[in-house]
Formats: sequence, C-alpha cells, structure tokens
Amino acid sequence: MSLVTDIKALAKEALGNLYPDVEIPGSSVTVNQTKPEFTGDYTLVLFPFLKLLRTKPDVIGKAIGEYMVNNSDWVASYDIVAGFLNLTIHDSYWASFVTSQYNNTTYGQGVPTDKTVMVEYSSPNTNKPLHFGHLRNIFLGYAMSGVLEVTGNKVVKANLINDRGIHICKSMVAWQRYANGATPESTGIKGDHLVGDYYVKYNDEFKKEVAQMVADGMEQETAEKEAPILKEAKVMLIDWEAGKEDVVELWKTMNGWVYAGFDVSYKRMGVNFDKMYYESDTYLLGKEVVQQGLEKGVFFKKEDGSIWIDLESEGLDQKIVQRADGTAVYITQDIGTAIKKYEECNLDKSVYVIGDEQNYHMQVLKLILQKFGHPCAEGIYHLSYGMVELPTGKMKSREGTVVDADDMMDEMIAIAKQQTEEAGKTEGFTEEELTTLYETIGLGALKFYLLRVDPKKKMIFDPKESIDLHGFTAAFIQYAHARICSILRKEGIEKMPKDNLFADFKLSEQISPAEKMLAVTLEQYPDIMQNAADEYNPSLLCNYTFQLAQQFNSFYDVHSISKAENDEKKQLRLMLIIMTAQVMRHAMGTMGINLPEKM
RNA sequence: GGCCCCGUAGUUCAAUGGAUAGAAUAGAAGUUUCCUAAACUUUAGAUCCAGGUUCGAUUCCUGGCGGGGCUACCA
Repeated sequence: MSLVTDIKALAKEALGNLYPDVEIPGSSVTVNQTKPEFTGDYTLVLFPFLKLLRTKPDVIGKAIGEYMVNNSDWVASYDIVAGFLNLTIHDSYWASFVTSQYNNTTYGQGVPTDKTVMVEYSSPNTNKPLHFGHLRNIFLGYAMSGVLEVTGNKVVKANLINDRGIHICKSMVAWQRYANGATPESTGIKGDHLVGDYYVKYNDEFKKEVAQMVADGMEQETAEKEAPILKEAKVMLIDWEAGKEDVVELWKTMNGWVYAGFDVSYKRMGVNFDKMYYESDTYLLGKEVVQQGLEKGVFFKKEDGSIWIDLESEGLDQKIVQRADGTAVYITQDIGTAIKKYEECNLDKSVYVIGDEQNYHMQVLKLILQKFGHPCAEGIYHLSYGMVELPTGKMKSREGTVVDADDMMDEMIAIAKQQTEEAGKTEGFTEEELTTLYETIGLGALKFYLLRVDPKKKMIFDPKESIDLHGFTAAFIQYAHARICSILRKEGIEKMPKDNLFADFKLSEQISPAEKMLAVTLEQYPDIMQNAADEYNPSLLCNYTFQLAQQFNSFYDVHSISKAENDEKKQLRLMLIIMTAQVMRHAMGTMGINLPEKM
C-alpha cells in the first residue's frame, strides 16, 4: 500500500468522523506531492470540501490536520496555506521504509492478477527490412509487455507477420528478373536487406516501364495499370494463392531470408516473442467466421456477392468483410486472428501495438467482434502510437528518407564509442567489455529516446538530438547507476546485499532534504509502475527514472557517502543508494534497457 | 465534404481541474587538492486566438486559425 493511498484513506476517515452528516465523494479527495517552496511532503487539497461543508478552509484544514496527527503515527505535523493542507511525514516513517525495502529485490512488483494478456507488436511485412518506425513499435511493445508482467499479469508476446500479398510478390518478381540467383550467402547481404533491395528494384523498374509507355503515347493512368512488371506480380499472386509449386517455393525461400535477417535484428534489440502468427496461416480463418456471421445475420451479402457489416448505428459506415470474388480483405484475417489468439492462449486481454493511422480500423475490428458476439471482443485494446517524423516531415520510402533500423543501431553504438573515447573513459576495460558497454549505451539511448514520449503523441526524430548522451537520456541514468556501483565497490558492498547489513540501524538525527527527496521518490515507484500499466504508457517510467537519477546526482553532490559525518548517516545513505540503483535497474530492465556497473 | 487527433520556452518533451506551468537542450555565469565533471549550481525564456463553465482552466465546453491522420472490394 502506498503512502498516497494511506493519506487518502486517512483523510476520508477524518472527514467521515468529523462531518458524519455530510456525504463526501471519494473522488474529491486529492493528494499531491507538496511543492518545494512550501513546508511539507504531501498536500491535501481542501477546496472541494468548502461548499459541501460550508466552512472556511482554515477551519476544515485544522480539523483534518489535527485528526491526522492524532490518529496516525506517521503524520508529524500540518500547515495550512490558502486552501491546501500540507502534511509533513515523520522522519521515522522514511527511515523504516528505507530500512525495510532497500534490499527487497521484488520492490515494484505487483500482486498477481490471474490475468493473461497478449501483446502483439512489431508485425512486419516480409518485403523489406525494419525501419525506424518499427523501432518505436517494437520497443513500445516490449516495454509494455514488461510493465504488464511486473504488475502481475501473465504476458504472451506475439508477432503477427504479414507474409503474403502483392507487395511480397513484387520483391519476388524483381528477384527473378534481376538477381541472377543472388542469395544472402552469395552476396554477404543480410536477408531482409537483400529482399528489400529487390523491392526497391521493382519500383525503379515499374517507374521506367511506365515512363517508356507514356513516351510511346499511353495515358499515365493506363500505363500504371498495364506495366508488364506489375502484371507479372499480379499473376504471381494468383499463382501463390493457387499453390503453384515453384512460386510457393520461391516465396518460402525469400521469406526464410527475411526471417533470418529479422532474427538478427530482434536479437540485437534484445526483444523476443512467445508466439508467431503468419497471415498466410490465418487469412482463411476469418472467412469461416464471416460465413458464421452471415448465418447469424450479423453480416449481409450484397447482390454482387460481397459481404458487409453495417456499423451506421455506431456512427460509422458500412464496412466490407469479404470481396465479391470471395477473397479475404485485410480485416477478414484480423477477425480470424483475434479469435485464434483468444482461443489458443485463453486471453483476458489482447493489446495491439499499432500506429494511430489504424485507429479507425481497430475500432471497426472491435465492433465487428462485439456484434458477432465473440467473447474476445471486450479484451481488445489498441495501444495506438503516433508516427515518427523527421524534422523535415514524414519519412517516405519513395523519397529515400526512411531511416533503416539496423543502420540506426550501428550509428548509435558508434556514437557511444566515440563519446566514451572522447571522454577518456576507456581505461580499465577489456576489449569485450568495451564492446558490451558501447552496445549498452548506444541501444539504451535509442530505446529511451523512443520510449520517453507519450506513445499517443507523434514524435519528431531529430538525428542530431537523438545521438546526444546528455540530459533526458538513458546515458544520464546509466551514469548515475555506474556511480552508485562504484561507491559500493569501494565500500566492499554487493549491489544487492542478500543479508540485511544494517539491521542495527537506528535513526536519531534529522533526515536531510536531499536524503528525504530520494526516499520520497523511491516510495512512489510501485504506484508509477501501476500507472504505466493502467495507462499503457511506459514513458511514465522514463520520466520517473530520470527524475530519480537527477535527485541522486544532487544528493551525491551535497552528501559524501563513504565519508559521511557519522556511521548512522553512512548507513542511511548506503541504503538509499543501494535502493536507488535497484529501482533504476528494475525500471529500466522492465523496458529492456540495461545499466552498466562501470562507464 | 464527414469523422478523429494535436497546437505549451528558440527547439524536443512534462503537468489525475489545484499553489508562482515543470524538465532537457541551445544561450549567459559559475563549481573539481574530496566517493566517476557523461555531473552539479545559478540565470533568462512558453500555454495559437476569442468566448463559456468553475472558488480555481494548459486541462472541460463552443467557435475560429494552424498542423496531422482516417474516410479503398490496399495492407
């Protein structure tokens, strides 16, 4: 139970006892951390009670303040400033909090919920390598999985691979025409990049063919439909759906190259999946559901044979769920996949990490499943995130402004190396240790950069700013962590002592402002984690951990730990920094960001 | 056209309807005989406009202006 919860409960108790005749809604009890310019730790806002109780804030504040001091052993004193009741918590509360929790390895871990949650993320196409936009999706999905797991859920990480369709055939056609049998092995090119190269090649050739046809007198529009390479791709798609052997064989081979490439990227990113779904497997499932829905009367058939659902009563349009020729559209397979996931994994919740351009699509998906009456519908949650844009605007593959994911990782690691060398911090490391360190710093920076913004908001990716290792970055937190580890090494203390080294600790002196600030922030950690889960927002953890690191740095500046004024202070400070480092590791680790012990 | 989202320091981001709107970065000025200066301290700088609700509005409502997305028998 967190302190804020306790304060709220005590305030409600006080109001109930002091004003038994008046019903005070629980939602009107708001508690905030006290602003630094006032004395106190937490503040109860009195304004909401004034009208209900028809009394002045000073009177109510005094009554509640007195009650809280007298009826708890942790409220030390109170102070009323213009409608705000500022509460000061006893130093002994903070001391016992730190003493009891500093080496608790499960601090921040929530109670089990018995819920199973699937988080689907990454969900790439198999015709080109992962790009910077995928990185936001992947890190968000992985971090969210971690947050949900820490808060007590059983989490299934899933990846739905879009491995079929015309775009895949385009790469295949171009490869057939121009590759002369080139493979990742023969060229030394990573599989996903090799296939991506032929996707680019396809588009180049398509443009050339269209230009030629226009030059020969054809209308632009007609040419774009009649280009031979496009026709080839279309034929290939039909052959694929018909199961034509050589096409299927090529499809398998090229997808295999892509998967091998993705695996390397995922491994480097430090992410993984428990379940893989392939649209080539699931697209038929949806069609069965559509048939059932037709029988149930949820869907209806138009004269041309196409099947629709009417969502006008929900303020939306009519949506097609199956084409006139009987083939599946995008949403058809999503319907099938949603049900398959639900049934295979016994899901209570299903989180989809998908960009906000698909808000409408996801709304429709959920509505269709609700109308169909399937129990999986209620648990569907679209974790919608904004697009990543460049300072110059959107990334466009046609204009070649897409930033490749592998390149980005390389660049970040190179920057980490360069900055470490420039700072002259390479001494005392082996070559392997340095390689690991650069990865930890470079990838940490990249992940943090993408996770620190509220997922719902679109974000600007500024290459110049992203490589900065100062300020609101992972490196700042990593550095603070390394400093703590360094102190503990010199003191000969493990970073997470198994035994309670400070069992005989007794507080006799006042806690300093810097010491208290750390304790207060540490105490809030479980609440922050829960908020991140409730709001599906890992950026709260980034903000929190950065604040913790800032406070540690200030603390470190004003207080010596190894040369503390006396043994009591030294023990208190050691406990504080052990716990600070632990919470940093826990929070960052939940999001897949590692913290080095030296840097 | 219809529907949805977003406008906060020069820039990138914060702020369950609560106190004098916080950080980071860029700018200015400082700190190292002492546990890692990738740090710390000080300083200057912002709520798109106009109404409304409220004791109190960056937050909620209405109307503008500006930006983005969706509105396919594409995925």
